[in-house]
Amino acid sequence: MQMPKPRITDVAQVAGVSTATVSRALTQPDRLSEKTRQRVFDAIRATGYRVNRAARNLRTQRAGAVLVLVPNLGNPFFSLILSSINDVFAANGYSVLVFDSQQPNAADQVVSDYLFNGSVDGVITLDGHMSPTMGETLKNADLLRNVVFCCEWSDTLLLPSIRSDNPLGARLAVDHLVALGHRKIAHVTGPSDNILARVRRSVFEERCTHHGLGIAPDWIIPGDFTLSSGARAAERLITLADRPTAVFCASDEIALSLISRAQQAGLRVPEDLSVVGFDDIEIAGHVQPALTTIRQDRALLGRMAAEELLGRLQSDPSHHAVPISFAPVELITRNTTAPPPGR
Amino acid sequence: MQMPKPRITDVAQVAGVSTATVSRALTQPDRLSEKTRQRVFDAIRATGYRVNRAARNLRTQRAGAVLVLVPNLGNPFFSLILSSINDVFAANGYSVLVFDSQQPNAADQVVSDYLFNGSVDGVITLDGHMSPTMGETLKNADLLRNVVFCCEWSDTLLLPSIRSDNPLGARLAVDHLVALGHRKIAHVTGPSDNILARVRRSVFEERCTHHGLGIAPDWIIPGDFTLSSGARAAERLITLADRPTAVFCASDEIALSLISRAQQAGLRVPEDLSVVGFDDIEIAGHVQPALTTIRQDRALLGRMAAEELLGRLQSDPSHHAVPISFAPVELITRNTTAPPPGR
DNA sequence: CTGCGCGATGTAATCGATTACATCAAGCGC
DNA sequence: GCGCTTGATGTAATCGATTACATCGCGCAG
Repeated sequence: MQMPKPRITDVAQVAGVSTATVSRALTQPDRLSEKTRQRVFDAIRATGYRVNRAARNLRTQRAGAVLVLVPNLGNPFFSLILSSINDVFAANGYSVLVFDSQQPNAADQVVSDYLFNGSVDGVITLDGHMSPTMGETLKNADLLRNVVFCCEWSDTLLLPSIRSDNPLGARLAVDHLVALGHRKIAHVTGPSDNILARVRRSVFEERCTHHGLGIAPDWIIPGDFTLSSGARAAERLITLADRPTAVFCASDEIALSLISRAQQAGLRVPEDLSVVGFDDIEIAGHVQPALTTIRQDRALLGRMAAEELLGRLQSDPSHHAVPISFAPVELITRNTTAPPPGR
Repeated sequence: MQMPKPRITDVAQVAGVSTATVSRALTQPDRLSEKTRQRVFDAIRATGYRVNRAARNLRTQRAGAVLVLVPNLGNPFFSLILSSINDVFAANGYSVLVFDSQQPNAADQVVSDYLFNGSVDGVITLDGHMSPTMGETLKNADLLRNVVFCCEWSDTLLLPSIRSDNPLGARLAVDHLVALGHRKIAHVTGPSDNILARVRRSVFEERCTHHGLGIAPDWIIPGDFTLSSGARAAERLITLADRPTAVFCASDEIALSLISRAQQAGLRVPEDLSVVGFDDIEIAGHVQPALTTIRQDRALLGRMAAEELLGRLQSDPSHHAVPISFAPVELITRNTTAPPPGR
């Protein structure tokens, strides 16, 4: 019933040329005479030929694919980044593989698997967890030059990294609350082993100190970026004897569910409690009250990372610079922040 | 500086066996004697060997990869599905490619590209748009048997399909509102060319008729599943002279932003307006008031689709059944629905 | 007219695995 | 002891493209 797939020799036969010519028509069309080029393309159309990727990849020692490592595919923060990474690579003839790096050590394992066996030419990892020993292994095989961090990064492993200006973001958030008159500010953190969480927290503390604010230990509430951790944080916040009048959340998801839970408990936002998020996910502007937050340009982050990797894949291997690029962040003032009660 | 990647011959040399034996150690270990198998594995460890995927794929005529076509990667509804698809395939040694099928016709093009050139063994498409002519083309190459629809599907192209019980979902939503006493119910639709949108809308109309409710033309408000379309729908709803007391939204994103916009305009939810969504995305339970909605089991949908495709990839080609599986849906009653005002 | 250079095209080696088939040794029944 | 089966392993063809090198023909300078 079904025809066998046409191969390059079939096309060559139909066009009356050699396989070398067909191959050249595909990869370097200007090296052929107008006439034969036409004949080859006609033959390709006639036969319905598609180049076999595995064969091409084997011969050229390239995969034409990249891997994107996502800490949590279910998190809407990442989806838009993924989408713009996808756009850039699709436009350049690359396929995009994704992998969810939920389980610990998966990141390491997956990256090295895919790179070593040649499934992909490069990796963009949105997950900053990569062990130095893995980095060493990759470097020894000269595979490290095709790994780019996006959003997150590793302190111990020096690699190109595209990231938002997190310190600025945290500073904008805290300063905004201080400017409104808040003196008692809480912070709900991300996971303690997460680099973004650490940076945001340390800048939070630094700015509070800078403004002469005390930080009760209770006011640093551990979270993990997720909705449910935001709800839990709200429950702790509510019960505090000396309750903060504002809270800076390490992610929008934390902020949104914290608000919801706080409202359930009878607190009014922003009258009783001001809340600032981080990320500006799409829903943030579509709830009541609309969330004041720090915008990260996710599309830009994805695009920059993709272009950085693309450049490395195409440039000559001696290119050894390790750039760190910062994407701008911006305070988006909406309706979850106001002066503290009694002012 | 860097060693060349070890090949199978290197392993063979170290182990003192032939390449055939090494290959067998990897793919059918029980065909080797205990002793040689050990020797081979030792050699593999010693050399740091990884099989070259391109070579294996070329020889075996398989890709060890599948493609997932996502209508909109930025939409959180899809991310969890993607995640569970990823889990199933990762556990079975397959890679997962994703492609965002935003632009029209991309679906067709991408699916046929990837299948024809052997980049992937199969496709799960979350996008129901596939032209019958493309289906024909694929069928002629016997590639159609490795395509599975998930969530969405095509009316004109008979393919295995994993989907939620959408008619039931829509029925539960409408009946719930009717049971609360609503007689004037609006519906915000998805895109008119979307199969889910069409089903949900038609069941909505059917149930309204069944309950003897009139539907003013104004009460069917076009949307496209997105947040911004929900806000637009709210604006239209607000201005209606004969305003419905309840609205059934084709997606949670529509519902959430509709609520937000309606609240901004001074309407209270659920006192003045009841709202039911569809999907039960994670945030739905983490806003105030929490969204009443129809839950789709996204993880299950993804898993079922992945397992269906996996089965087809592994089963013998004579397997020609075209199953349609329905995942259960469930009404999640939260706080955006109540009896109509004045009751 | 000769020879050289150059552009267009063909020939055949090559990428790195898998696997059909060949070979070999050991075990077994008679 | 012989022939046959069976299990373990080796030899070499093969998958389908790319590309280094060879070849060919043509135009042009000398």
